[in-house]
Amino acid sequence: MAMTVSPTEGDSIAAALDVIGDRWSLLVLRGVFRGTYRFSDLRDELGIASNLLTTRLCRLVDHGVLEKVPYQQRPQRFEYRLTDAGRDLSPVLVSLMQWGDTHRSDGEAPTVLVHGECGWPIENITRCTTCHTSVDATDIRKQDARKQDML
Amino acid sequence: MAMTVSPTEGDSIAAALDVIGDRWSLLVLRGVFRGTYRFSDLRDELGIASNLLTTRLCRLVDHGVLEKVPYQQRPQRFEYRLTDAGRDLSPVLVSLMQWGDTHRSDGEAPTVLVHGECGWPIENITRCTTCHTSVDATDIRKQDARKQDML
DNA sequence: CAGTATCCTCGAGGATACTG
DNA sequence: CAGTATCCTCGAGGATACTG
Repeated sequence: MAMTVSPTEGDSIAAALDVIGDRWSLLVLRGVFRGTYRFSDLRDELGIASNLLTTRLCRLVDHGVLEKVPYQQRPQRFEYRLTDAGRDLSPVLVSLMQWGDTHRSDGEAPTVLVHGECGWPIENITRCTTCHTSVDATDIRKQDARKQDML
Repeated sequence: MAMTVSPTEGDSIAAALDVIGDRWSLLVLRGVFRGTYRFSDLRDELGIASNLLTTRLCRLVDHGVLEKVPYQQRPQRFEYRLTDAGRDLSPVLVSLMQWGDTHRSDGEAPTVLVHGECGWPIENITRCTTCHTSVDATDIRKQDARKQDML
């Protein structure tokens, strides 16, 4: 029985990349995470062409990671805010940043992110929900899969 | 005093995207994480054109996330294995997968990754190194930065 | 200010044939 | 098997001028 199969069928990573896997989307999102919500501010901060910024923002809104929130009437103006789904991308940004800091920093001081509430550094870890130990990449398996089937 | 500034200067996320921010590199890496180490296996599994796979593998080796390991002489053949830097990309893949599972799954059962040692599910979290509580994206700050400066 | 409208370029991606 | 060599296409990205 034939099924309609999308290119990203059963592939969460490819599906995620379909949303934020281009050259700009993740950088636009990082801008919003940093607190830049408006078109011209994002454009100036990122140095992205305005037509490209338009298409990225539309796509991100369409995919439900950003939403337009009016901040002024007459003329009506919107800013772009993270949705819950957008906020859930935070681990992706944090892990990418930590990797870049560790392996691409060229001796520069790494970015230190801190927990706003208590001011101490944060870290992104993959851990076991039960034994709570940090899990190494080589010790991750798919449930009910053979040894080498992971991710 | 003028300095030579690369486009990704002081920007770990852009620097990381420079290595794995194209359409294929991360999927190639996922293949290797899954245990597919050889050229033709990766090509068949991913459906990538062979010339593209060649350039991706070379780039990933050049950037130090994969390394060639001989597995046969006469003719000499190599497989591609993760370096430590490559293995450190695991949180990026895990967080992307979890996001895709949560927000792009279309009702499909999410991929469950388990800790090989004990068999229980794993999770990727961002937490405070001190109070060890899970930190929400909206409560992340850059050290010594104003409220809205994060990531 | 927040876009839209045009036009252009270049290179990533892809198909395919070939090779030690 | 693990690539290399060619050739091609298309669209992402970019520059720029314009607009309500």
